Amino acid sequence: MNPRAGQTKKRTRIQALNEAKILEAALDIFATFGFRGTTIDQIAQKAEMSKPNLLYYFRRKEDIYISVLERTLETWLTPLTELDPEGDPIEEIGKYTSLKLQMSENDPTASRLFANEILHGAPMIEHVLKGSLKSLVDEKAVVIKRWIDDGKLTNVDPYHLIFMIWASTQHYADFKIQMRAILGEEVDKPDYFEKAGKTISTIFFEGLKPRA
Amino acid sequence: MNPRAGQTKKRTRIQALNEAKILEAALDIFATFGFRGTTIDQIAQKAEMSKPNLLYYFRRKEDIYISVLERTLETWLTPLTELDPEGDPIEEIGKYTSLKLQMSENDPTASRLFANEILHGAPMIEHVLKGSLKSLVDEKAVVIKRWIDDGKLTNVDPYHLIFMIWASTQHYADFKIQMRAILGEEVDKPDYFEKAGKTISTIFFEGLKPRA
DNA sequence: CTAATTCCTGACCATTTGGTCAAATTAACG
DNA sequence: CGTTAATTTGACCAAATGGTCAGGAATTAG
Repeated sequence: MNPRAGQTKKRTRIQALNEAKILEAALDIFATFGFRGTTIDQIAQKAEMSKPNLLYYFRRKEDIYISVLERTLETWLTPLTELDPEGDPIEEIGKYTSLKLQMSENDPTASRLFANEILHGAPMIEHVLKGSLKSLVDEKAVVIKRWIDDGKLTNVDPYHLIFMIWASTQHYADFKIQMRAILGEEVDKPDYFEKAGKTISTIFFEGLKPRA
Repeated sequence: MNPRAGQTKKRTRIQALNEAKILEAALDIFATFGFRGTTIDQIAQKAEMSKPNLLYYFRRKEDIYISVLERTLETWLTPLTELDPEGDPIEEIGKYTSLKLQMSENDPTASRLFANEILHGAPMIEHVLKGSLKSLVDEKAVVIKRWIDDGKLTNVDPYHLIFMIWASTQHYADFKIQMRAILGEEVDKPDYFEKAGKTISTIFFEGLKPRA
């Protein structure tokens, strides 16, 4: 019987193995070439199996893509979940920002995958964006608003603040090629992201106007 | 004779007209679907001409793409050029940031076109990034460094500051779909970008830590 | 007006690519 | 071991797509 990822019937050893291999390979390829730019053959080759065999596990190219997206999305949203309303605002936002930057460093493919999907109109994950992502952001915006009302943060729009954190950190994954063109090999050295983190947090917390 | 864009021979009236029509249509399509995701037919249809006729003006799909990229690149880099070393640092950076944000509002396709190209490894414009873009950024980094040494700005890495400005502003073009999923129609109202600008400049200049 | 040149099109081609299928091979299980 | 079910593959197909070309239509030059 032709298996389908996510079906009810229990999966065999080989199914689990090959599905994992496929998804891992697909993440890389999709992140680099986008949905249309990716061919099934490319994924199959990277996953070390024949195209028909790959299609035995995922009937359509779109099925692989959606699986990869959903799988990555969860990891990607986790950090925001952990923004603690009871914690110190500056510390919480600092942790969140630094965690997002770390993710851009360690798993840039995930970031690029989303960037691609969203650039192209998010045809496959619009419902997730309007669903769980919106809920999560709405919830955290309230938390930030309270911090502001308590005088613990400068008065800024919580949503735009969140967007700006996303922008500043994900930029280091999505636009790394541009940065490398400007700064050269430096961007691949270990202290590059450290310097990025320092700059980002200085600006976010201190601002550019020198404090007396 | 088969015309080639950018040739030495003077171009006829019809050539100028049709090349413009093609490039305008192509910008839109390429920005939405990326290079591989775009078909010549799509561009031809949007430019209201037949595919063979389009190929009469641009021999290959790649030629159109490169033309569009080069054409847009110039506009895109201009604002940074105008960062005045003699001006007031806060004011200059404020003007630059606000100009970039305006461009994201008025011409998001241009931003998306680059984002796409860079995400996919910038195969067509790597030399521009390493050439004129790098020179320009290097030059302006020196200016910013001087401002910092003069105590007029908080001490941050000039390059990362520039990256952060790009990130924060271009995000409003590249990720608008995500923003719309979260905030709804609001993102299309005129005061949305105004609020974005206020948030961005408050964070850049004041920082999140409340000033006494 | 006439000839040369430019512009445009329908028909066509080769390649790529997503996807199918029957049959062969391998693993699982009693 | 032998039977059943799962896995794998080569061969194949149809559609999409980048690109060509011979010749007809329109434009321009003289």
